[in-house]
Amino acid sequence: MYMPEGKRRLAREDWVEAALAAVAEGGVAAVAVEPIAARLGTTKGSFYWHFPNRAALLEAALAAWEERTTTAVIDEIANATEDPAGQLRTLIVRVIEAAEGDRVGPALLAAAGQPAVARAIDRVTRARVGLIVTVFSRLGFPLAEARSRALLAYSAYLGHAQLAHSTEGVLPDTAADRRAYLGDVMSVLTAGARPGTAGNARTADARRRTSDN
Amino acid sequence: MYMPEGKRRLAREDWVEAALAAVAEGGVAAVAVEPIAARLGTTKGSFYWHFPNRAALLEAALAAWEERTTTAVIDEIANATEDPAGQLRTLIVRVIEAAEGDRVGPALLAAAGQPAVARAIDRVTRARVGLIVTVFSRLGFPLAEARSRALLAYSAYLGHAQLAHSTEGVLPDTAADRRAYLGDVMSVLTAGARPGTAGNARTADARRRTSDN
DNA sequence: GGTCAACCATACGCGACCGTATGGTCGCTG
DNA sequence: CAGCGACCATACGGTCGCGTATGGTTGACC
Repeated sequence: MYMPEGKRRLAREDWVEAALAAVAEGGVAAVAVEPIAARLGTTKGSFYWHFPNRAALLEAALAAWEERTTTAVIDEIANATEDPAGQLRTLIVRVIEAAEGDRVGPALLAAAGQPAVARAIDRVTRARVGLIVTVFSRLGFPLAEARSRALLAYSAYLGHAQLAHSTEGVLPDTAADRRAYLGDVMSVLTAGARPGTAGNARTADARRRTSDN
Repeated sequence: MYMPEGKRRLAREDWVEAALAAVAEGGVAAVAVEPIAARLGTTKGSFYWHFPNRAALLEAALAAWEERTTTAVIDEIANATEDPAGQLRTLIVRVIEAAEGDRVGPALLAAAGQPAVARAIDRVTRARVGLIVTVFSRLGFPLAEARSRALLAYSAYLGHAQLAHSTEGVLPDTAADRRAYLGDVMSVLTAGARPGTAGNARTADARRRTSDN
């Protein structure tokens, strides 16, 4: 739960942070002016100076979320100089870890009924799926299959995030088990890649696993 | 949107149906007594005769959802006499279709913060994952790998449902494309099954595709 | 140290929803 | 057809959140 330090006056950004925290904890419906004001130790008077209304706060929060969970990641991966198999692994590991610690995404998916939320989700989804298609293409899959696998991979990611947050104990819980599970997933998703382009993911994974920890 | 026919008096069950419809359209928060009463063409007076309070309605709706989306399906699949590959295909096709037409599941996942919702999700998740593990075992995978693949498959299912509801146009949209995509998914998820137990999913799929349509 | 803009507190009216109270109305059954 | 239990309508008080209005504070700068 976000809480600015000290007793200084608040900036627009403080409200955005608090709104994201509220989404994480209570869903989009929890983006409510008065409760958030209370949590920030202030009142509505402050809020309505920085924003015209509740919807504007939500919009700002969505934009912030979009920026930091997608735009930033895509820049990083798309420009990476690693080999494609390494890119995929980087992507998966980074993104799965992020998903497990972040409740905002699932909460937003839930509220896809609201137009503002739907628009943000739409943009993020297309950007992410596009990125994954690129990675699978670089791995040597023809475009049609890259698309299928990208959709499967992204679906799995979304579902994984849900599972991580909703049902304690279905996903493997020790660090070793998690790593092994990720390895299995990698190898299932990349099995059949054209050799010579990127090699077999399972062996690549095994190689890495012995050296980096 | 549920609406009982005629002007007859209402039963408890009518309220439960209407509540599920409300969840589908507006999320758990939309399970509100007065709006639902209005939609049913009645008033709170009726509601508070059938239920002690709002929470009881939610509980009843969750129970109904749990029963029809999980218990029933599991009975059907687990007792099927089909070969394992056919069971998996049946499961996937049936369940994916159901997921695309049903907004209740995603809406509930969103509200996993509420204890009552969390409990229902927990039970449903474990039951479903357990079923899928069984199917993969019958396909010839050793238990550990069956578990990994089941989790991957279930994650993919959850994510697929999200995608189907949130982002128009990312998933393939013609019937043929969808069938092809499902085939791809099947073959990725089952690749490497011990031969002789169930055969190769892709060829099984292709065989079927030529004959059933 | 006065001034002006940035920032915040308080009070108010409004609507949505919850749950209770109380008095109908319906329809079966004797 | 009287009566009783099932079912429903209406009115009420309470809470919570939105948005507006209006009048403080605060602090940089002259």
